[in-house]
Amino acid sequence: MKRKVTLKQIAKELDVSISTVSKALRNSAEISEDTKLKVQAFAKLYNYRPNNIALSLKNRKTRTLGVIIPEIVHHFFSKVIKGIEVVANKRGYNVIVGLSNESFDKEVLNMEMLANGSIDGFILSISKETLQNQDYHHFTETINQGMPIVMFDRVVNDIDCDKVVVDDYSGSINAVSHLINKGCKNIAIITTKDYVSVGKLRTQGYIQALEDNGIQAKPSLILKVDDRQVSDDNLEVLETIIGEMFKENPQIDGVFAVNELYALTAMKVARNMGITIPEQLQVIGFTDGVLSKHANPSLTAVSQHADLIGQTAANLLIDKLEIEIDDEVDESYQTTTISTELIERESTKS
Amino acid sequence: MKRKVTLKQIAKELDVSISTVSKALRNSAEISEDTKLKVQAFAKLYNYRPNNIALSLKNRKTRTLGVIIPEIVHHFFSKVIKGIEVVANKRGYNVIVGLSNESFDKEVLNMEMLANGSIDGFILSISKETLQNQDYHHFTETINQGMPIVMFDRVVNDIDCDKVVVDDYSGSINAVSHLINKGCKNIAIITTKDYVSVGKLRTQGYIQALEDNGIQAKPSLILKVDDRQVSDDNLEVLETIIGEMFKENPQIDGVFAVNELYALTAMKVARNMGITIPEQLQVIGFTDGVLSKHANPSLTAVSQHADLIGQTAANLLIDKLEIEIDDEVDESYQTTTISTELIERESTKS
DNA sequence: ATTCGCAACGAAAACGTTTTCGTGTTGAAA
DNA sequence: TTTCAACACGAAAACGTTTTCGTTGCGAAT
Repeated sequence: MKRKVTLKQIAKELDVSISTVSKALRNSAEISEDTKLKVQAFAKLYNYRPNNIALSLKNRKTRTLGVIIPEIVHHFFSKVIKGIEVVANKRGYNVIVGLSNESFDKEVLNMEMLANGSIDGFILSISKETLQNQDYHHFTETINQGMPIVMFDRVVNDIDCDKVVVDDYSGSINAVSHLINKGCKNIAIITTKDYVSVGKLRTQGYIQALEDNGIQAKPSLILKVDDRQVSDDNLEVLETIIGEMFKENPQIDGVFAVNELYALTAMKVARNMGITIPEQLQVIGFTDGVLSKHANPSLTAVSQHADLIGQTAANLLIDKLEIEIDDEVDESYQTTTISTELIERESTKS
Repeated sequence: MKRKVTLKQIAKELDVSISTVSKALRNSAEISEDTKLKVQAFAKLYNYRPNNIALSLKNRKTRTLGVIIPEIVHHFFSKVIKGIEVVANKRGYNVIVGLSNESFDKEVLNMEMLANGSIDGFILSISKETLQNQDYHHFTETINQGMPIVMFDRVVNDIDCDKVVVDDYSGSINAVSHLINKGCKNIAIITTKDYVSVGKLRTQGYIQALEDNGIQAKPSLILKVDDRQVSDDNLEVLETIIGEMFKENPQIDGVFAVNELYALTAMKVARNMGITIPEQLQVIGFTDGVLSKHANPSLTAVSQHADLIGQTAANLLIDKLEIEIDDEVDESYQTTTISTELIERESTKS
């Protein structure tokens, strides 16, 4: 077993000083050609690579980004990570991933674990519990210590940092308008409780789109699901309440769901009730994931361009990191909005 | 902005030496109670946390695992990562993720980027290109440098390291036997080219199950898809060749697909040809992802317990890291097999 | 009065780099 | 012969820890 070779070992072996080796490898003009060649050849032979940790300590930069997300087994988040990874890699950064699992404590713990020198900055999406608690001290403290944060998707206005968001509002307006254009007269929305910012925005977009078309939103057609009761493994509750809404409001001819799962569940319930899609009922879901594409019928969806969100966030963070010379924190923050795109499939009329 | 406080600053502030501060914080008996209390109070006030990088350099351990996977936007891999994360977190480790994107070069690059001190060991699944090239020098070199590797799912026998694999062979036997038990007489398999080890094993399991039941495998019913031509965005080719197989072999009454996508595509093609599922055709897919559960009809699938794979791999790696005292490499390697489970759903008869 | 032991603390090395600043040697100019 | 610049290299500090090994001062034992 050959351990990794260090400058010190090379120096000893070639009978020169550590400084000489370091300079020779960096092609410094201070060192004679002879010595350079000798050192470089030796380093190549023993496959010398500078130790990242030592470099990090010296430069007080790790060239590593910390990413904290609520969940990784999720098409949207994994796509964001991929976007981050691609950009980070291209720009010479590594990515450490931490999962909050939608828990406030784990979010705080994860951030503390990484903030002590392991990373240069954070990219994160806030956990549901944190959003409910409205306790953001860990974000402000991190920022106060000079560590930049970029938030994406689930953001909060109270915090001064760069943000990358989806235009949930206008995306929803587009989707609902599309349903109206395709002839829907009674459109229901399946959404989440308001503390999830994106759910709230999407609901507002839904209402606005109706109003724009001279339709009054009816409370009976707004289904706010408590997503603490509904998980991927427990869809019966969801099916039941959707079924009830359909029964009590047989005039429903369009459904706008704020995520894939709600949309697919609505289609399933409708199918079981003998309602045909898209003839009798048209459905659109927010979030374009694998389910939408491969559902039967396939689901018309509002694509969020998750990979672009990740890329944008990573570029924002790295830009900020590399601009900050001499510990001068750049105090200007920007919010980038990534526009959505309606992908038409079989669940709406063509 | 308060920068992170260091031992040196505390020492200066309290007019003691750095060593005294360090010992006081670690509750050393060498230090008087008075000094300890003074130092600890000050540290708490200024929220002192030891710098991870400095610790890593000193201890020559980073308490960080490197994970290299071919793709993250993939239910199986993201679930494995989640399993790794949970265990790593519980045992005080961080996780750096690198994506090979199925490319040999990116796999090598990513590993080199991390192997220079950033991490203590690797957990990885080999990229398709590497499997084709059969060039494994980067693995052996890493191991030779004393950095342990744990491979999962896509492994290769040539390399001496711990491995976590799925029992692809017996899982496939189970699945195909199930089809036979449910009355299938002519079972087709949709699989990948043989260089992907798991595809090969699953195909072998299929053949074995047929033989066990006195059935001779027919080449015309073995469809080997070139997955370089088929992506999530380009399923037409796949649909065409599956359709051709169905037309040329109308006696087919069962399909075993080595992944979800192939299974769903087979169901789609069948549906378009007016074949009913599960009455006329029963389908089972390997890999239990979101698609299987939410497909219509939902897909009977062979679950791989991806999270368990991740947990097992992480535990194996950390065990090895923490056993290796005094640079003594533990040369005993084990291969853990995670058994599969058949999840019955609507695509097979009950 | 001398020695001993102990309590409490500090100096310094080490981890692996980079970089600044010094230092010795050489050859040429004065 | 002296002076001086240029050249080639080394020593040391710094990044933030931990830990080993001194080094004090002091009360007690001899």
